Amino acid sequence: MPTPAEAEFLRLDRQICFSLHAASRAFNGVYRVLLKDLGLTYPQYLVMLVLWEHGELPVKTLGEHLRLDSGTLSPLLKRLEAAGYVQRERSAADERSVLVRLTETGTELRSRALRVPRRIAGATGFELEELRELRARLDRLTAALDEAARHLEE
Amino acid sequence: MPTPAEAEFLRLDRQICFSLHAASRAFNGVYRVLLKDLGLTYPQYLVMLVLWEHGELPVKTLGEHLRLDSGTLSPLLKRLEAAGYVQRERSAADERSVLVRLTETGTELRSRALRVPRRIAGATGFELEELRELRARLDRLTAALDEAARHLEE
DNA sequence: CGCAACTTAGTTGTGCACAATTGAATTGTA
DNA sequence: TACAATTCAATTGTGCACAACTAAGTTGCG
Repeated sequence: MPTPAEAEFLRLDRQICFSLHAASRAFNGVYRVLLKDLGLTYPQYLVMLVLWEHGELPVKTLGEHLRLDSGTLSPLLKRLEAAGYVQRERSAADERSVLVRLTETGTELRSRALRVPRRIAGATGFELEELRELRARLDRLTAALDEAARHLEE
Repeated sequence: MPTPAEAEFLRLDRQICFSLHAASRAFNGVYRVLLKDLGLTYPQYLVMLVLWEHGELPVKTLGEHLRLDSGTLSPLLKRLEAAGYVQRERSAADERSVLVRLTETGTELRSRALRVPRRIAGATGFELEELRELRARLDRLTAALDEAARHLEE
């Protein structure tokens, strides 16, 4: 009794999407260990990276960089504010917008974060070039999936 | 003033881990659309895949297949039970263990899930061979990261 | 100028991920 | 057999992701 093609897909498929899911959580696990000293979670670290690079930003722009919406960012930024790393202030120029900026403590945190990336890269056991290629492939995958999701919703 | 090497890493690193994070969420988005009809979330779908393949399993074993712990699975399985797709019953042979099995409704759901994988594979725009290769690479990445996390914690 | 449409952030609710703890039951060992 | 160690699930608490909705403010058009 041969396994039907669709059922075979069902198994293969689980392994593909599942691998991505697992890799994402595995990354998270390593970051959790490395960021504990800094008092940051991985998504909080991403926010800090963007702020270290770009300085003061409205929440909207921050979300565009990270592909996160305000429902995720609002409470996250409140926690970063409570930790003393950022300040939030409604823009004077456009009162719809809330500006996020680093505090002095938050700015200083950067120097302690500098050692994280190399340790992460080391943890993967991948060469830089291989990481670069993987990233390119994942970005292409993400773009295709986003496109597909848009079409499917209509 | 040249950018220090560590700072350069800081940017590159963000893009690598970030790509993975984004791809995982993008997959989630497509699954959300495709699974809405079945009344399943993506992690619930994973649980159903394992049950369709292996039949009745203790929660512990289910978690090993999916790399999820009981803190995640317990409430998830309660929701699947409330939806009428699974039953939970404490094992008679070993009363520490709770067995999860499909209900008739849950078993029948499989036929409606059969079309999902092909649509997902299509949404990626990747050839089957490319998906296979990506999966292998991600699995290797996950193994390395898990290994690193174990060492770092000590 | 005034109002409708839009933009933006916040809030609320659901669900997943995971750490830490609890409690119950089994197993191994003296 | 009795008890200590282990196993396992559940619970609790924190944080992220996202959808749906609210509220407030701005912009653009008539």
